[in-house]
Amino acid sequence: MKDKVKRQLEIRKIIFKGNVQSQDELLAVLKQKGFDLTQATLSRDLKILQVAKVPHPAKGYVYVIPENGQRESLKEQTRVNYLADGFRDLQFSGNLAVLRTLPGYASSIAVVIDKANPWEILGTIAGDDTILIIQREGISKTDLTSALIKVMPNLKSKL
Amino acid sequence: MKDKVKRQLEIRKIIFKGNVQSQDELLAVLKQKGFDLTQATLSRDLKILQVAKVPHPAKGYVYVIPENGQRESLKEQTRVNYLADGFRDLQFSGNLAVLRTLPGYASSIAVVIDKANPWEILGTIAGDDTILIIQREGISKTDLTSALIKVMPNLKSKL
DNA sequence: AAAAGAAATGAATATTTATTCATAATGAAA
DNA sequence: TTTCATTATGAATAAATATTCATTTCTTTT
Repeated sequence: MKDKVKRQLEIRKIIFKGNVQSQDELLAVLKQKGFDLTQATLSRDLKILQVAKVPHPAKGYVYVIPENGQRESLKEQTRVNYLADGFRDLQFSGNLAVLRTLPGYASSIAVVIDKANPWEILGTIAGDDTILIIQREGISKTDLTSALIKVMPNLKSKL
Repeated sequence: MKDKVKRQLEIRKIIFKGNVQSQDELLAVLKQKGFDLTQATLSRDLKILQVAKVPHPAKGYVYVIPENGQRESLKEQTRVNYLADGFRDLQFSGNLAVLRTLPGYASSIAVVIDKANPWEILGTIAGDDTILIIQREGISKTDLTSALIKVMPNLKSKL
């Protein structure tokens, strides 16, 4: 248990230096340092540490520890996409759009929209399963729709 | 030649939505959209686009387009360094660390730490002039210290 | 301390991804 | 247009990585 953490710390350190191209290579380095493990375990460690293998123009491939920013935006993206599951339908009336959701979803989705703050949308008001979207003047249904998709890509398949 | 670019653009779009777990999956989507290619070509495209496969806590693995900007982080850095002025001292007890600050500074500093979300730190609890830091198991004092310095470089001179 | 449960791991293997090697398509130069 | 070079691609394969299944090693509970 303790060993595992120590090993993973070492893995991070090694990768941080940015010169690892494959698990086998990393494995060799670790063995040198006295850690005894197999590729299977290493693969699992890398998964836990969220280490990514990314193509590098010069070096072929490089392992990297994801930046916090990336990790955050990944998490956020997942969350947003997950939220889109709550979507029911979208209807229009004048410069208003009404987005209906599964019960309870409305306010979370509205928050996402508000945060993204698309130019096409002046504001939203959310109840439990309904969001009222006030569109900017002159915006077409299509404009609004694509604005929403931009915020929640998953919506695309549902519109 | 033209086709290749169009295809790669489409690949980016698809990946951006964040729901691709393997090349085969991506391949299927592309075929649906009328692109006709093999996994070999796709692999090469992904290399060119520098698309990375990163472990994702919930989904297993996800493909991502690397982040563009470091930009932003400069302004933030200044603010963070200014905050570091509020630092008083740092002490340890087991897997806990106690960071003391000038009155009023604790929560802002804690926010910075939480946002950076260093791997070494499981979480923080902040009062007015004290932050309790819960370390990950197996982390040494030195490890934690350097993690903090990474978050707030200015601390270095005070530790 | 024994038993039960959970976590960690390796060996073998399945799966996935990168590359090699041959061929075809594209384009430039004569 | 023909020739030569470059680029793109697929089929097959090599290489790399993830997972399954069995076993062992800790933890916790009784």
